[in-house]
Amino acid sequence: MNWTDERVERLKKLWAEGLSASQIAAQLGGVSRNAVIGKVHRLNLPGRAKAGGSATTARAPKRSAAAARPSTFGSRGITTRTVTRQQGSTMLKEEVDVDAAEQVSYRPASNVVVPISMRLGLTELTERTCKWPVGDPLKDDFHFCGHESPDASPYCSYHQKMAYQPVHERRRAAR
DNA sequence: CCCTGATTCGC
DNA sequence: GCGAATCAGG
Repeated sequence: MNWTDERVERLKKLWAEGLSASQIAAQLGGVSRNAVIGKVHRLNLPGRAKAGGSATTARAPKRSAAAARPSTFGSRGITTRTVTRQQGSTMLKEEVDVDAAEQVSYRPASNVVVPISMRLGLTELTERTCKWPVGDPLKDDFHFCGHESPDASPYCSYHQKMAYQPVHERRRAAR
């Protein structure tokens, strides 16, 4: 992977926005954080204030809320989730808090008609049924949406609009 | 151990 | 010029 003009421009932009080198590397893909840092220096871009940039100080937002997927399991509400992402050759795990505002944003608006689920059990799912979980997995009524999902989508057209991008698509996009 | 940027130096 | 290895730090 070479530093095309386009990639250099993205690097400059992201660096100026304050993203960390590893985050920029993840976005550009095909380069390590070392490569990013090395390039930053060669470009004579301004370094981070206060050398050493503590994780606390320099850490940019972990990921956009829109790209993150809260767990919808349980009426009790799970407020953290673990997401993994690849950084260079290492897989990173992150524990991400799901704040109240974000959880609310995943609830359908009151004027939206929520399709009544087909209440399928795990063993009743097929490649063409929506795999959106409904209810508390620890309770007997836990089930899946079960409506037909178009193409290879894991979710029906309604749940596809539930505002998040499935993990495998994020991975593909990051590549 | 997680992470950060900075530097070195063989390629 | 590039970036892995390393360093120094939170």
